[in-house]
Amino acid sequence: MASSIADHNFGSAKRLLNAKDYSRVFDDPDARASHRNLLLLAKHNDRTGHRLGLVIAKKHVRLAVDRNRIKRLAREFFRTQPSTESPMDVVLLARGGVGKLDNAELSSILQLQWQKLVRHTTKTEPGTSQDS
RNA sequence: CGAGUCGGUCAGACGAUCGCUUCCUGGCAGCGUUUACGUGGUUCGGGGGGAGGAAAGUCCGGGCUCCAUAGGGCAGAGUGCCAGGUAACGCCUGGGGGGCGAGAGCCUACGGAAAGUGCAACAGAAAGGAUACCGCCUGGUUCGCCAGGUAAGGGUGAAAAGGUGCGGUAAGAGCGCACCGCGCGGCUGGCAACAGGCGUGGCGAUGGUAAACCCCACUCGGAGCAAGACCAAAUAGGAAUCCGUUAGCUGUGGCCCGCAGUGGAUUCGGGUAGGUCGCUACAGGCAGGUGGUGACACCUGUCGCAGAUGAAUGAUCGUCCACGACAGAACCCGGCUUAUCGACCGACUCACUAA
Repeated sequence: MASSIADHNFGSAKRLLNAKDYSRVFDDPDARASHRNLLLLAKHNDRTGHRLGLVIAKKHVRLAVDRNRIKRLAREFFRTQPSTESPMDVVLLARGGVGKLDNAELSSILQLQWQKLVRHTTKTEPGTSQDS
C-alpha cells in the first residue's frame, strides 16, 4: 500500500492488460485531455497506482519504428511520474502526425497533457463520483 | 593517381544513472509435509542473453499442422535454350544462342507461326497463295495514247517476297555464277543446347505478332500458427417454423467419380473470446580439410545465437568522430524484389605518367 515516491519500475501491474480494462476506460472516462497529435482518456481505479494503455493505430503512424518509439517514450514518461493520491487507468490514443515529432517535442506535449489531466481529475473529486 | 566493373564485410563508439523481457542462480513470503524435502511467487539480490541486411513487400519455394489414405479425370494456375546444384523453387552455378560496351563485364519469358483462329490505324498501285502509280524496254499509233514485257530505279510505310558484286538482256529478273543468308540431308566435336565442315535446293514461299487465343512438354490437392493440441470452464441442454427420408446434406476454393460421416436449414434464448503448449536446435553459425571450373556436397572440430503476446530489446546525460541512412522479429527456413547516409577490404579493366 501507499505506493512510494521512489517507485519507478514499470511491471505488468502498471499496464492495462486486456480488452476489459480498455473498454472500461473507453465507455465512461472521468477525464480527457486532447491535443492535435494525441488524446488521453482517464478513469479512476481502485488500485494502488496508475495504469497505462496505448493505442497507436497503424492508420495514424505508418512506420512500425515510429509506433515503437512513441510507445517507449510514453511508457518512460508515465514510469517517471509520481503517483497521486487518486490512481487512474489512462489510455493514450495516437492521432495523425505524432510520428513526425522528435523525442523532446513529444515529451513536452505529454508533460502538458498530463498536467491537464491531473487538474481535471482532482476537480471531479475522486472519492464521491464512484458510480453514476 | 584518375575513370570504371565485379564480389564481400560493417551498420556510430565508450561511460554513468533509471527501466523492460527472458533464462540461470541465491535469499525470503506462501503451499504440501514426518525435521529432511518438494513446490513456488504482482517479492528482494547477483549473473548471462535480447531485432535486420533488408526484420519490409508478401512475389515464389519448402518444412510443420490440420482437412480424408490426398487417389483418377476435367477445369484452372504456373514454368518454358541445355546441363548441373538443392528439401524445393519462378532461385543459384556452369555452358550455348542473341544484343550492348573500347574493355573488365552487363542484359536476355530464349519452345512452337509449313494444327487452326485472330490482329495490324494512316499512307501506299499493292499488306499475304498481293500488286504496277511514276519509270525502263519492245511493237503499234489518228502523236492524245494503246497493247505487251519488267520489278533494277523512284515514291509510301514499322514492314514491299532473299542481300552484295559480276555476267547476262530489248529492258530486266536466282536467268547464270561467286560469297553471305535461308531450307533440306549426311559427317565431325559435344551428355546436351549448339557449333563447324560437306553436299544439295535457285529460294513462288518459311513475312510479323504466341507477356493474343492456342498447341506441345513439365510441375501443382486445399488451407494456414487466429494452423493445431491440451487444461478449469465451455461446445451442453432447450423452444418454434420449414424442408427431406433408398435421396439430400456435411466434409479446405470449383465440377464429376471415388472415399468418410450424418437428418438439414432458419429464428429465439443461452454461453465463450482466460491459461499452457506449439515457440525456437537448426536444410544452424564459425574454422580447417577433401572432391568439384562452380553452385554445392561430405568429413572433423568448435559455438549456443531474441522468443514478446494490449505485445520487451529503451530513455536521459556526458565525451569523441567519418555527425549516423533505410528501417522493428510475431511459427521457422531458402530465394526474389524494393528502400538505404556512408565506411572498409579483395579481384579485375581502361587511360596517363614514370621505370
